Amino acid sequence: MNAADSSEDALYRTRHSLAHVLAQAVLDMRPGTTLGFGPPIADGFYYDFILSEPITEDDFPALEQRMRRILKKGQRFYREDLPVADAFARLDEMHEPYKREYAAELVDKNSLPSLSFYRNGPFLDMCEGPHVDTTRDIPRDAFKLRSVAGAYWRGDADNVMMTRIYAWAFADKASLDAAVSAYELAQERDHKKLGRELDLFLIDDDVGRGLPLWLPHGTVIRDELEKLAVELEFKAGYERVATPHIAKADLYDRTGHLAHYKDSMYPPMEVIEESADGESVRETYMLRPMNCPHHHKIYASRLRSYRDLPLRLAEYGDVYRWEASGAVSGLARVRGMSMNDAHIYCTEDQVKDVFKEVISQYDEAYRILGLNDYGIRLSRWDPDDPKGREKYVDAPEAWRRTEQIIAELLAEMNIDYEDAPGEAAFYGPKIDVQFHTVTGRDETVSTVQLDFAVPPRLGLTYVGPDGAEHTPYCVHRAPFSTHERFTAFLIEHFGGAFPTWLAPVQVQVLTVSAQFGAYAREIVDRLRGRFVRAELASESDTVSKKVRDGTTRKIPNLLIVGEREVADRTVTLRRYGVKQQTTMPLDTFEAALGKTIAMRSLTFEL
RNA sequence: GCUCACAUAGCUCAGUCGGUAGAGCACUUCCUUGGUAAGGAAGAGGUCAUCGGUUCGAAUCCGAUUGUGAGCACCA
Repeated sequence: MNAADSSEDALYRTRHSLAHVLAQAVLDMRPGTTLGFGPPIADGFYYDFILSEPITEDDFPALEQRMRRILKKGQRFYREDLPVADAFARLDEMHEPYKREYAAELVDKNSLPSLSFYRNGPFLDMCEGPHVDTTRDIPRDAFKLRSVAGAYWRGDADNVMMTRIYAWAFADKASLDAAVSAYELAQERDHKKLGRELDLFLIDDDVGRGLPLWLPHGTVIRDELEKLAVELEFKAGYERVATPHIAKADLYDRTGHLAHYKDSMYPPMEVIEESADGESVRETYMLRPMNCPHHHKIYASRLRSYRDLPLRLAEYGDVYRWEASGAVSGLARVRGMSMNDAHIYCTEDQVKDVFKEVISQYDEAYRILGLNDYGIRLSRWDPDDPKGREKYVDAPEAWRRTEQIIAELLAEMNIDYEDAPGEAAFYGPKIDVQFHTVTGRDETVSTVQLDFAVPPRLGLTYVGPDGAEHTPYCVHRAPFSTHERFTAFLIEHFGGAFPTWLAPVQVQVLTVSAQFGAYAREIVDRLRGRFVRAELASESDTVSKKVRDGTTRKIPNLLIVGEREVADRTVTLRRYGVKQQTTMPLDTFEAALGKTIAMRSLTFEL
């Protein structure tokens, strides 16, 4: 074990032991409380309780004080291994039904002969360890209770909801302070906050929860992303289609959406239509939760040959999903969204190449945006999931086969991935790209999915070289996710300071005094004539005020013009976040700006 | 959906013990034409989320509803 490992290990022990100290303090403060789990996590630890009396964040100072007192006491951690029967008896005696339930399962699954307990002071917990030697080994100023939240026992919504207390914990005070201030800084980049400050989007109760209204500045970002996506797709041979936002319920019955996805769909719309013979016919329409059925119908509209494959149909399609009320949040999780969708129909032999082609397009998109903090997840079905038949198409052999194809191609591409059973789409396995957001969450952004289930249900076929009909696979992909989630992610990634090509206002021209307005307006007109989003700052403010406003609005390029600039036909460029300014001929600036935008550069290309 | 918290002007927030609301920014008008992060003055702007209860009297106390936030579950 090297030094880094052992310090990691020490921190793990500290966090784990602090969890026990928290539990001891909570039991002391709220006698009769029942314990759940209390593990260390990335930046600290948590412990789950069923509290005899509620605890709120107002109780944190008192709780922390109790914890510090325990640390000061120097309680020694003792490990004790009990034969299974004794362990069960002890847990019964402790009135810890949840620990008892878990113990039984542990023993059952791993056929354990004994279970370990740790005791420190009056506190006893079934636990694998390891722990510190004594609570005096834990620094008293390097932890901080963070929040109280609900969490289901064993992460299952069918179970009881416990109260979870989260805490930060580090090796020393400096690390704790650094983590807390990093967290507070990240909160400043929250897309909901920046979205309001930068006038990007709006959510209005009269329209509905999770149904954002894109303001002019937000729409610029949306349009620029879409333009980029359309260009990348054009180069890769995608053909664009456009399809309606609703379809008859029967279509979703046939695709399997009603069987597996109904809870995520808005309820049906009933209408009365008149048939050809004058009869009234009830018809049911539904808002679409996915674009694929519509695209499948386009595929099915004519006889396809293997020579046509892969066939790539693309659409930035609007879809609607009835997301759980508690899940809806800003632009990151919405109920109406515009998806960077495409469906690639191909033969089984082509699947790997199609995936590889798609993944290389993802790389290209991420390179342009400067994104590199992400992990790859292979999302599979979970054969052990008792709810498997509700969640997934029941076709074990097809799952096995398609999951293997994806695992193989990931190996061939030397891509490390996290294996995630139970995260598949209902119609097939997928590769999810999990981005780490600056606000500390992991979020699925892009996805590539292999659909073996729906094409046969809708009778999609192609004629193979053998003259017989075969069923194609369908690869669903969405590198830019949805406009909503992707924009939320980018707002936080760039902290609202977008690169010039994406910025809602690319250039703002500020005059030193109104008498230079004619030159400033000439610059704005010239730039706008070249489709640059340029605007003139208010003429009645002071230069300082204009600089401040432009900076607060995170405009990437401020151009200052005064007497000198007018005389020399130059501009003084003040880049966002850059103190040093550059004065250059207007023509030079214009050419450099054109290049910066055309290349979608993250910096300014002089 | 679940647990907890929160809801005052467009935004950020004060509002003490229950006595019918205040600031800064933004907005409008006027003055100021100023070389790098807030020039000055005046004005307008509120059914204190909604509904109900307690009270002589509710932004304030209680309940319900709606919405928002954190987390869980679910997910692009």
